[in-house]
Amino acid sequence: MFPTIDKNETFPARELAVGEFWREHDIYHKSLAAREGAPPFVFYEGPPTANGMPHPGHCLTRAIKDLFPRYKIMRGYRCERKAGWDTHGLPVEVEVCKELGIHSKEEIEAYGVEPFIHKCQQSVWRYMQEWRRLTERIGFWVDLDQAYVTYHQSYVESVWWSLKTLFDRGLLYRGHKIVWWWAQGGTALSSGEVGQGYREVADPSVYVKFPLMDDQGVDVGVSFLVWTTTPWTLPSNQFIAINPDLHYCNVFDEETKETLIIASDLVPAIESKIKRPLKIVNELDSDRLVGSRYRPPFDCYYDADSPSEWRVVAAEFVTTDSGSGIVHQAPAFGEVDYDVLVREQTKNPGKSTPKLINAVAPNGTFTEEGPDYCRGRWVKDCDKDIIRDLKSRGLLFHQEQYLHDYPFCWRAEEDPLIQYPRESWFIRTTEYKDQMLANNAKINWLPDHIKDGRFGKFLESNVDWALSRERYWGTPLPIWVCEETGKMEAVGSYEELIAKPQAAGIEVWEEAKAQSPDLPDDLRIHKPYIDSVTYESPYAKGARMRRVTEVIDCWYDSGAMPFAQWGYRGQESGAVKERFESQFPADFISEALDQTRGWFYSQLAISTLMFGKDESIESSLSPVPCPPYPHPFKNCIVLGLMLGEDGQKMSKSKRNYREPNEIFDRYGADALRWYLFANQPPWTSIRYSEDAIKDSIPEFLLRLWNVYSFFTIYANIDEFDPSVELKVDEADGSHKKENSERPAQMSTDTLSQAPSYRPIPERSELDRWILSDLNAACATVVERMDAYDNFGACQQITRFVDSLSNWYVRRSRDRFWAKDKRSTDKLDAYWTLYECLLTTTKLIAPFVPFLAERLWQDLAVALFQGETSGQSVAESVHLCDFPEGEGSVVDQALSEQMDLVRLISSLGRQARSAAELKVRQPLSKVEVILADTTHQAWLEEHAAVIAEELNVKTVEFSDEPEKYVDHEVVPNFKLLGPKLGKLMPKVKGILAKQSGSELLANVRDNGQIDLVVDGQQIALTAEEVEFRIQAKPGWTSANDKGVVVVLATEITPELLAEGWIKDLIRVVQDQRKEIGCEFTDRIKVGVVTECTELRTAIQQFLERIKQETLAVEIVFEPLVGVTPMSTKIGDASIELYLRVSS
RNA sequence: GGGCGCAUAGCUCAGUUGGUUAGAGCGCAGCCCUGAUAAGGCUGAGGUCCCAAGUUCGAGUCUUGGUGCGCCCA
Repeated sequence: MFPTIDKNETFPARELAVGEFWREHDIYHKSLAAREGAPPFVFYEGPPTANGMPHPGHCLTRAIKDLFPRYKIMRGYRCERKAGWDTHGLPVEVEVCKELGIHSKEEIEAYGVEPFIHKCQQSVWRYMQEWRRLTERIGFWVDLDQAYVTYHQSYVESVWWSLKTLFDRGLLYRGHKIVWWWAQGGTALSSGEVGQGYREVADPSVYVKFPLMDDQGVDVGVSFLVWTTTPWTLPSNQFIAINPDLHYCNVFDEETKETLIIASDLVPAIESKIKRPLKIVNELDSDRLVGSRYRPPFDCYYDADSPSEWRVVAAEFVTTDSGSGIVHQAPAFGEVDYDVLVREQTKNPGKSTPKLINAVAPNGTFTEEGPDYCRGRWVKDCDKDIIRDLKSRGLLFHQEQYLHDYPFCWRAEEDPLIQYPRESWFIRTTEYKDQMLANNAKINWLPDHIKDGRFGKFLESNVDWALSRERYWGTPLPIWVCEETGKMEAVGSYEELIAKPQAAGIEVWEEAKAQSPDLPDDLRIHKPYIDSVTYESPYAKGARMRRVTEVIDCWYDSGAMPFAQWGYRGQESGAVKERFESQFPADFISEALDQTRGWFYSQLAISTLMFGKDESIESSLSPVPCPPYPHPFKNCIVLGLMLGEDGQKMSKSKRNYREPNEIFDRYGADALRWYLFANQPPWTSIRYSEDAIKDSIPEFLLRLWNVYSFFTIYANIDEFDPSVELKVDEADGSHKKENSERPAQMSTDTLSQAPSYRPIPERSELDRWILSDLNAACATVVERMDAYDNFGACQQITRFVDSLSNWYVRRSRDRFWAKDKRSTDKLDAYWTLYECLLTTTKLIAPFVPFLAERLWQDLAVALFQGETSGQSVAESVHLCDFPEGEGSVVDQALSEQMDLVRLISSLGRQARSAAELKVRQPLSKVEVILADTTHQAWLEEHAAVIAEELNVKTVEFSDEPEKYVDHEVVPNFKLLGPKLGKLMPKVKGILAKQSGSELLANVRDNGQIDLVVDGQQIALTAEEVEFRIQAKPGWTSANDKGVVVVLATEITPELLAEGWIKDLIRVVQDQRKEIGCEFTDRIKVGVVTECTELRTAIQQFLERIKQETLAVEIVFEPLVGVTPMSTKIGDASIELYLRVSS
């Protein structure tokens, strides 16, 4: 017996039970064990941060990460899934600061770095339970208990090892770089962080006069007109830049009687700004301007003897898009400005080399070196005073407001960022740009435009990775500096550190641990403890080596996970090395689009630098044999972003989405998964749509469930039990066993051992058809999934389940209702449907794992439990092999034929609907006209099916189609286009004008159509034209895809009577249900009516009514003690009495 | 300002190398079926495939230029 179905049980409730089953029986690990020794399929989990609540967008990531590993493991690969957590970084610090109600670095220091770090470590796990719950509830099989954690000592040390390797290869360097600086927070922001904070603001835009001087330093009465939007950087001016490719000229301002130098192209723009004309005096030689001296507006740093500063430099980046074509350069506050300084420094080595000028302190206020009225004030607040000052000294030419996008701190939204020079650590990624590009070219990106588009473009504009962060909670940068000489060393592990000569300071950690024994040991390698560890300098006697203060960008942490997840530190041998090498590179990763510059880049960069092919690296420094490209991942699905229900970014405060937990409780994880997998390719950005999730249930889950439910109801009634069917007949002695040692997966080779299981070719067409469709669907699903196309795979599955439900089961119903429980046809039907359900169960297992498991348990496991048949069945569907589709079962012709039957039925119904002839009313005949008669003979043999579907007595395939249809001849554009070219429209016109029937006859007789177009002889073969048919008006008909169905609409008295009987049967069936009959109950029926014709008809069809309604007796009088129901059959009123027969 | 992507029915989305009737689901309307019943089926209405120009015998699809939106970068 199959388990009976509890109709009140919900999908979510079933899922919870399945989840429990998986946990209890440890199915995930069993699925790995079953693939011991199998080829690996390597998956990397991009570590989420458990520092915030998961939302529906995370569900997509976690679902897709589950889908492919589940699929691959069923396909015979071994796919380990190690979970991971991203735990470091500014977001964690910000979270803790919020909690503590503090903001700046000063406040953190005042609070104490040590307790602050403890808080960070605790805060990391704040939403851990939610994340675990989401992960398990959505059915993401991943090893949470063996998760890698980026703050763990082994992880940090692995990162250290890689940094040491890069340092020793000269790829990790300290530089001076202009960074986006959050002055209030005292830290630089990564480009990603900066990008989040752009806002449109109005800033002052000023045009300032910089007087030109001769070589002796004497003003010549002409000024450069210089444009800037950051007046506060003017005191730190060091150069002005022009573009020698542009033209410059002297212009005379009549009003002020001044001569100014401006780019010629910009004169009109400036004239319109100041609303008065300027007189062009003469063109200037741009090249001769370069190197000329000027007087800067502030003399804070001015040194008339400097050979290179306060001179005009040439720069390509100067454009005529805005301003004056002459750009103020303050190298301290702009990246391109800084590059100019570096260039000038290179040109002027030695004593006279220009030094970086900077009148601003790290906290964003002017230093003592700035103008007196600015000192100690926030720079942006000084803009007005600086402008006033310039005006009073007659240096201001023009001033206005300028609207542009400017970055603010992404967490402290009121704080504008400034560009500011900081000492910072960099990874020399630019040196590996070409290798990264070569590597990228070999990665299979989905969608593929990421490769040369977003990601490729990003790589091409690669700049060195700014690695260091002047923060607290992160992987400490493992560089120790000699306090005496400034020489540096990288340290590769904690062990290595404390083994250094005269290492000291470890006791700081030990004391803290003694005081609070609960402190996780991993903290010993973090700030502030690690900062206190010093050792003897090998470079200067008596000097100590001290660690630099910075931590590193947490993107480096996550990008290092391919090796750091195993704690790999270049081990020459052993388990760790084996783990790493066997799990590198990844076959598959997937994250959302926002990771392009995040995890996708950090992984690729680190991997290419560490393990890429590079002849210049000594082999001892290249820790693993260079893997073949691509690495560290071969296939990457870049997921679209999920927006909220209103199309806006998902936001808690807007409440434009539902908590994942609520989705699971209402609709279930499978409904959500199916919605995510089956509705669009995964890289489409979608709106969260509750209705679409809900729709997965009737559209797919419930439809399949109903088929399953139908099957078990009748299998139980008929006592069709595969475990009994498969029971080996002892007397027979033919004790068959599966060859494999694995438990049975209930595929064809197992099922076919049952004596009642007939070979497929011997079964009815319907059975062969659905099994053909099933196997074709399997093959396509495999093909699509191997190409990482879950959407295409799901479409196949949907199509198949529709065929199964809306054609196979519907068409087979009376086979299941047949009396003889053991008839060959009935057993065939059961075996066919059973096999379809089992295979579908496996087919859907990666997509909707909960439903699949439940079906498997009920359809397979439950039957064989406690059986002594010698059969053992796979404990879980997820331990089965994925069905690949058996080619020999696929019958292409049969599929086409059945499609035609379905099309004809559909057209017939359409015609009926147009003529308002309900299906219950029998009609005498339909005529079918086919444009393509390939399958006509077959269809004629199967006319009964069509007759039944359309409730007609006969189906005829008209031999005089001209009666019903017009032929239209259309050129086959695809074939004729290249051949005819410009003649095409004319040929089309000629064909349309001629009689279709004649042309058809032409083709039949001569095999071709001869035309004369523009005096040219043209012969069209049968293939080069397409005959379309169109129903002639005047008939009740419908046509589509070369098929016309014509309905005979005359209703004879016989047909009418039969229609009544159909109506009556339906009413009786309704009433059966009304009084709560079991499916097998026999009934007694009483019909009371005035209408003699109806009574006659009932007499006439008595046996049929009895059979279909399981009635033992039908009488024309009331049944005693039964409440009748009143209804109408045709025009006749009847009283219907019905009761269960004793 | 630059890069990338998107724009198709009321809504959510498909649409293969360009080929002549542009599809699905939901929603809406009408009908049917119900011995699968939190069901199921059929039919209909609903489209300037964002706009413009171009390439082509032929453009939802290719090119260019706009417009709008999103993401990334400045």
